[in-house]
Parts: sequence; C-alpha cells; structure tokens
Amino acid sequence: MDAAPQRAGRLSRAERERHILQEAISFFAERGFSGQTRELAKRIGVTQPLLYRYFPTKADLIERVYEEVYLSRWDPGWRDLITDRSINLRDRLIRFYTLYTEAIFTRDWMRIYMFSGLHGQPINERYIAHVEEHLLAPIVAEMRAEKRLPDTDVLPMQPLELEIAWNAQSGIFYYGIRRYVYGIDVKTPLAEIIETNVAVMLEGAGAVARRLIDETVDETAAD
Amino acid sequence: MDAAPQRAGRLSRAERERHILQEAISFFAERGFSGQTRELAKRIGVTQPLLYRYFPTKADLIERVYEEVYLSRWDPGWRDLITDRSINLRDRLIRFYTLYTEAIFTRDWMRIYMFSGLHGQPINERYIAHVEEHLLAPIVAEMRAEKRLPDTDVLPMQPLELEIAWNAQSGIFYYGIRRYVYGIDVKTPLAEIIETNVAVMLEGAGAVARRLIDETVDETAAD
DNA sequence: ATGCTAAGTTATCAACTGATAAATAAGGAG
DNA sequence: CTCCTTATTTATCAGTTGATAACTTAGCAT
Repeated sequence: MDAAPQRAGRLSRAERERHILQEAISFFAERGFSGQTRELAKRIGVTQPLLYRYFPTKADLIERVYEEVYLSRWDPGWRDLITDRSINLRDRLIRFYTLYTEAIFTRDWMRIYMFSGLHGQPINERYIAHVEEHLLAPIVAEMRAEKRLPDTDVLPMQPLELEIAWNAQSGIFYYGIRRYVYGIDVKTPLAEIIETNVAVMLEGAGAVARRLIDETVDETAAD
Repeated sequence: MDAAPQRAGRLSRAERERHILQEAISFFAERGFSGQTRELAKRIGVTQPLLYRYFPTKADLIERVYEEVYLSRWDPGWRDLITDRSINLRDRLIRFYTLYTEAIFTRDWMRIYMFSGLHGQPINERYIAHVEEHLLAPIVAEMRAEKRLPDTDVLPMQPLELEIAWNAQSGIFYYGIRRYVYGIDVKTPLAEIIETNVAVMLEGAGAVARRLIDETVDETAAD
C-alpha cells in the first residue's frame, strides 16, 4: 500500500524555500542535474508545482544550488591560517587541509562539484581560480619563505611552482573523489593522507622548487 | 535553412555498428548518459530508430560504450615497463606515465570515466582495483627495491604506501581532470607535470616510505 | 467570527523521449 | 535483369517531464 497522500505542513515562504533548496542539493548531488522535479518534490513531501512557486524554472533552482554549495562553505579564515607565521608551516598546512576537507569532503559537495564541472558551469572555473589565488598562491609563497628563497615580489611565482602546490592539493582532493564521488571504501584515514601529502610536499616539492628557482636565476643571469 | 534530409549511406552491419559506437562515445562524453538518442542519431547522420536495430536498448549501448572505453585502451605492456629494471626507476616512471596519459588523456576517456564514476557503475570500481593491482602495487615494489627496503614478500605492502603511490597518480590524473573534464587551459605542459610528480614521488615519498617501514619494523620488534 | 492574504493542491498542456512496427530501397547473387 | 536479403526510413505509441492556470485551504488581522 502507498502511504496516504498527505498534505504538506504550511511553512513560511523563507522556511519552505530553505527546505526546498536543502533537499535539492542532496537530490541533484545524487541524481545529477537531469534528475526530475517530480521526484525531488516527492522527496521533499510537497507537490511538484509548488517548486515553481519558489523557483521560476528548474535552471534557476540549479543556479541557487550552485551558489549555496560553492559560496556558503568557503571560509576566509583559511587564508589567514596559511599565512600565520607564528605556527610552523607543516602544522599550518596540516591544520588548513584538515579544516578545508572538513568543509568540502561531503558526498553532496564533491558530487555537485563534479557534476557542475562536467556541465562546464562557469562557477566551477571561477572556483578553481579562487582556489589558486587564495589558497595555492599563498602556500607557494610560504614554502619559499620556509626554504629562504626569494620573495614573489623579487622573483614572480613560476607556473610550475603552482603546479607543485596543485600536486599536493590533488593528492588530497582525489582521495575525496575516490571516497565521496566514486563511493570507494578507502582504508587509510584522511588524517594520514593529509600528513603524508604535506610531508611529501615539504620534502619533495621544496627541493624541486629550490632547483627550479636556481635554474630560473641561472637563465636570467645568462641573458 | 536546414540541410535537405539526406539518406544515410548503406554500410555493412559491422561498419555501422562500429560507427555508432564511436560516435556514441564522444556524444555521451559530452552530454552525459542522459543525452537523447535522437540527438545522437542526428549527429551520426542516421534516423533514431536505426540505433535500435544495432542496440536493443539505450542502456545496452551505454554498456558497450563503457567496455570500449575501459577495455580497449589498457596496455598490458605498462606493467612490464614499470618492472623493467634494466632502466633506472625515474626514467621508467616518466616513460610509463607518458604512455599512460597518452592513452587516457582525451576528453572522451576522462569524461566517460567521471560520468560512470558518478553513476556508481561497477566497471569504474573494477577499473580502480585494476589500477591498484597492476600499476600502483608494482610501483610501490619498485620503489622499495630502489631504496633497498625489504621485499613485499618479507614485509607486506602497507596501505599508506599504496596511498603514496596514489598521491603521485592523483597529481597527474587531476591535471587531466582539470584540463579535459573541467576544460581549463592549464599552462604547464604535461611533460613537466609528469617529471615533477615523479621527482616528488622519488624524493619525498621515498623518504616517507623509508620512515614508514622503519616504524613498522620497530613496532614489530617491540611486540 | 469574518475575511483576506498567501501557501499548497489538482488538473492539465505541450513538447520530449525511448521504443516498436510496418514500409522502403540499396545492392549483391543467380 | 530480377529477386531476395537486409540496411534504413517513416509513422507512431505510451510514458515522461517542465511548466501553467485555476482551485482550495490554512491562519493571521481586524
């Protein structure tokens, strides 16, 4: 037997909108953006036309889902933490990546992120630019300071240096993809992954970065 | 004006099937698996019902797309290359990742891979297990040999060691995601990414691995 | 209590979409 | 050249899907 078609409780406009948006995030994260409005409505416990009393079109609802997911979870404090030289770099990076992954390592966030990336949403590209500017570039600068290399004012950040930061970022992020997007049961706990990636970044990438800078200086001197 | 509705040339059953499958790969890679059969047919230049003369259902066609993408691009020689100790490890890994990325770094492959992962396709999970067994585990073993650490027969591969290999793999793979899935114009050429990742893996992960093994041996001795 | 505002539902449309059946035509075999 | 096999098309169905309009009802204000 089906459950008796029950009338949804009456909520204030703001409450209902919030409720719909929240459910829409986990719904589209699961089904992708081709998920159907009727199924979403059923999950929320309201009728399908009600959605259109709050969002003019499905595309508008999806747009709001993007905003909610991307904007509401970003913490400006991350950047301050990365550049806080009262803490040693290793601890800073471990602490930052712990906080960062606490914010984005959820099934909803990771899957919405991948779906929006696949759909070529501009917001995705903007997010990546934001990550480069506010997280990776500062990390590169801190790494230079740690290794007593020239400031980025003196010697601009090299593309390859950014890629080295991307390397660590990728190692951690792809762990999240395997776990939350692919749904694989990765045995190693996240804390160890972060520690390892930070260690590898400091030991390996530090050396590579130094070499890179030396080479660049040589080339400049040779001109 | 629309082009005159032209009749498709008559092909042999095998040729047409191959043609449909090839187009289906790039079509579904672009649109995702919710892409419509009519649009696919239009792109191929045949009528939509013709697809059903070759594939019983849309789901069957998608299944064939998976097989084609995942199975046809795997080269058993990769493993032989990784374990070929007549070449030094650094060159071996660079050569391997060059070949591997030549095989999978296409818009079609990367996007089909992500879509199938998001849809929880078992083939995706199987592929990852295959990568771990035939690529990453051998890399870990070679790294141990390089660093003159105990063989995996003596001391089994630690989960964290596998994760260190995943780290390098992720750095390279995520470059592909950024480029071919997100469509970002990454400035640094792939060759440099591979060189850097391999260098980082050998310098950083080598040290971390050694430490890990030492700790494990200590713990074993302490028991 | 009465009535008005706004939240929610019912009914329904038009376009879409996977799939099937019957009709058509290309091209090799004899 | 004719026939026959089969690749391809035309026509169409039934279920789906985003969206709209009209109707109903909850609950606060007076």
